[in-house]
Amino acid sequence: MTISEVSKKYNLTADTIRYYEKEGLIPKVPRDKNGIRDFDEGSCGWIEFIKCMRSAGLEIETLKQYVSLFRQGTATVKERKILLIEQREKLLKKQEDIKATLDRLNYKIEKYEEIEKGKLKDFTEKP
Amino acid sequence: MTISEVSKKYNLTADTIRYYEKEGLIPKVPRDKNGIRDFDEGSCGWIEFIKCMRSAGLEIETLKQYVSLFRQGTATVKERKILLIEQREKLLKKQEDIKATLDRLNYKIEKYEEIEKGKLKDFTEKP
DNA sequence: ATAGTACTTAGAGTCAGCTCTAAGTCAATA
DNA sequence: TATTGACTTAGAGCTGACTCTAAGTACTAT
Repeated sequence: MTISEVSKKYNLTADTIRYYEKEGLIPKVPRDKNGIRDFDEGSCGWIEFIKCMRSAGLEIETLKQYVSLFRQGTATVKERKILLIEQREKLLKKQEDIKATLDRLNYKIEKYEEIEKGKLKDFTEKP
Repeated sequence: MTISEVSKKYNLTADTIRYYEKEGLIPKVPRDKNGIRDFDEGSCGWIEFIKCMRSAGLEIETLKQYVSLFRQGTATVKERKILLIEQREKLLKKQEDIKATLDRLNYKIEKYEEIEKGKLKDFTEKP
């Protein structure tokens, strides 16, 4: 698979994929005799994984570290687990922030609806 | 309330608060005779609101727009509602991304636990 | 064989969102 | 009165995560 095919498949720019490889977020991608990347299943799996993690906001630096541990083999299982647990904590925190904000947005949207329907003519405006 | 008090209260740096005011994320803060900011309840309310929205990832530009509409009065209620609904959509999408990533992290953490306990000695490693 | 297209690299540029610096004002304390 | 410390400003600098540029190579189609 060429980079442009992978780019379409995962909806990432070729630049981003090259950047991820350069930074070590994904292991080195195999090349053909001309030095052109030829993505196999393994490479695609990594890209899919990184895309998922990035979509939730995990940092490049963290993912780089994870890949690095991964490549050092089973001896790093414990460390990897710790890293993933840390990231889970962060995501749980983020989830709560989003939940709180969604509650607030819902409340405000409802209020605005009431104003539009004329139910709340003298709404005291607050942020 | 001085900027440093507000800074402590909301755990934001004074620089960030000044930046928010300069950018128009919060309405102009009242000043004393020496030009020093004296935050009232209104200002604090805005800061709290912006902090909540930012914690969920709403963009500066979007919040700036919201504040601008807000300051134009009740004529902009409809537009404000549309803006907030858009942001709610974005947050719901983000929530899903995080949920998917959390599922994946939980699965991997569990696998790593099994390896540690010796249940899974020949774990085929994949990202 | 010439043009077009897809790839390659190193490195520069961009953007959001702060964060810091420098130079200055003012009020309170030693 | 001198200094300390909290504030002020404009604007420069930083970080993370891309995104783009320039210059070059290789295969394909006319």
